[in-house]
Amino acid sequence: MTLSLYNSLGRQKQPFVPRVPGQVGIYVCGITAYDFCHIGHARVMVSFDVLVRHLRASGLKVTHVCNFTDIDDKIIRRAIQEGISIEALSSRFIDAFDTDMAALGVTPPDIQPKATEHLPEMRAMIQTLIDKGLAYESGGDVFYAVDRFPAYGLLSGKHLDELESGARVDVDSRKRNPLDFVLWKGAKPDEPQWPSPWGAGRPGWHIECSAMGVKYLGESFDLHGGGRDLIFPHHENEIAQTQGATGKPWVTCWLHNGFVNAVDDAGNREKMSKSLDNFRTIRELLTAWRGETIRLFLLNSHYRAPMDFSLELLDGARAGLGRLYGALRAAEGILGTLPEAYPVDWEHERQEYPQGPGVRFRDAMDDDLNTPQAIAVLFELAKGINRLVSEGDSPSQRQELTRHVALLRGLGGILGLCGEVPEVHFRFNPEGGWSDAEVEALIAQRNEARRNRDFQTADRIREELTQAGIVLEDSRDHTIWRREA
RNA sequence: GGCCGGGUGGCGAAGUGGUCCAACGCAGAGGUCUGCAAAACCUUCAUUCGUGGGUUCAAAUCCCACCCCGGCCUCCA
Repeated sequence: MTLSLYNSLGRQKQPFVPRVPGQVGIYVCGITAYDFCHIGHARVMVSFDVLVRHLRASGLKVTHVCNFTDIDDKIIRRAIQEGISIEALSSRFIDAFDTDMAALGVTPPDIQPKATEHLPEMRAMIQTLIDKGLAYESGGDVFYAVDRFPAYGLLSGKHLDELESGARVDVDSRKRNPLDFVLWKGAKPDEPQWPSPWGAGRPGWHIECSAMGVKYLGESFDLHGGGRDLIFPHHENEIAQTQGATGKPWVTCWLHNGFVNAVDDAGNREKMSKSLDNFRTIRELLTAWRGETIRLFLLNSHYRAPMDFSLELLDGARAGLGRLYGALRAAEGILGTLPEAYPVDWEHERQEYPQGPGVRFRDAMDDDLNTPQAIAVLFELAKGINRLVSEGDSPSQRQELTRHVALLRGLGGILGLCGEVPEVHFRFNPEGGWSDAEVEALIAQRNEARRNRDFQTADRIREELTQAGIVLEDSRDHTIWRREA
């Protein structure tokens, strides 16, 4: 089986064939840097991170580009509110983004271009569009003439005439067609501005992705992703701009992930978004849950399906992740150390274990990134590990165990899961409760009491620890523990 | 109004014509193990897949109609 992906352009799954054999270019629309990121942003970044990991694991050389919008109305407004420069504001949130993504285990994109660093490329593309008669100057702004681009509406399935009749678009007398969108905005006093042939101003939002996509990935490339809400008008406009300028088909396959809904106490749900003020920032959640837990939660739904968010659901993900790490920890107890996460040898897996976990995982991922099914394979491996652990430690069992663990870590790595030291997972300390040392001191006391067969004291200490969210597991010769709060 | 995604067990979530297909996880129940626990293992937990019709030897899976949730059509991941 080879990878097939659902292409928003055409609305169907289709086999993915790289334009250049062995190589893939992917552009993902990043964030506008004016606030902290929420789960919805996390979902985009984690989803496409997994796609990139899977492409690489499949042997492809991937160039992953993800931009930052660091100039726009919201940034300007927020910077004025806070009395700081737009650079100061955007760089603060770009740093925050990078920190949050690292916590979620997102591999940094190869290139993270910023809009303000690509003014020449944007101006050049706008000029080309003007020269070709696809854009026009009007009242200090430059607009794209949508009715000059026949394919306009193809991606989003919209028809120009219908759009116009139901238009909620601002009436702007400078536009020839209400749907024309701005490529260059004439300068307003006290706003950041750059010189241009059409007067000082700043770029419109859509042009940056066209210009930077072309610059880093070429006039035609394979994959372009983002949230569903970007299909119209953002991606529609990107296509109009880029193909209008180059005259070539731009992106082969458009990928869009579903929304994260916020659910309120009454059970009502709505799309999580900044304007609705119903979002949870990633960093807020990271105080109580490990990034990997959030990651498992996100990946346990298919990337295109809508999903609900609630804190209770994160607890479920934590328990599930605990099961995976529980198996790894048990294996560590037998093997001494955990085997390295080796890159999975698919050919070997398919030959030796045609129905095995490796093959089933790969097939699930190849089917439009069916991560829930892939995760199910991880859990099957965990069960296998637990069984082997309970069966003893003969050389052949150890060998089998080693293989299982290596596979769990290797496959997990494609999802960005199971790569941590088990103790780090189990000892994650959410709100600065008791320190590890305090916990271990109490455990030592308790074990002393147990040696004296003073079970009353031992149980009292355990009860204390339980109250503090610490769960103990006694084995033959030592006690291990974890935080469960 | 146009277009799009979704409605599967107590919860989350795969599956999109027939093969242990109703996976997997969480929660629950019983058992084994344990000083007691915990973890793990074993067993159990939807004759049923929004509703009503239809097609078929066979449907959660295809067709029609309808209901509900969410979204896009303006900035939005």
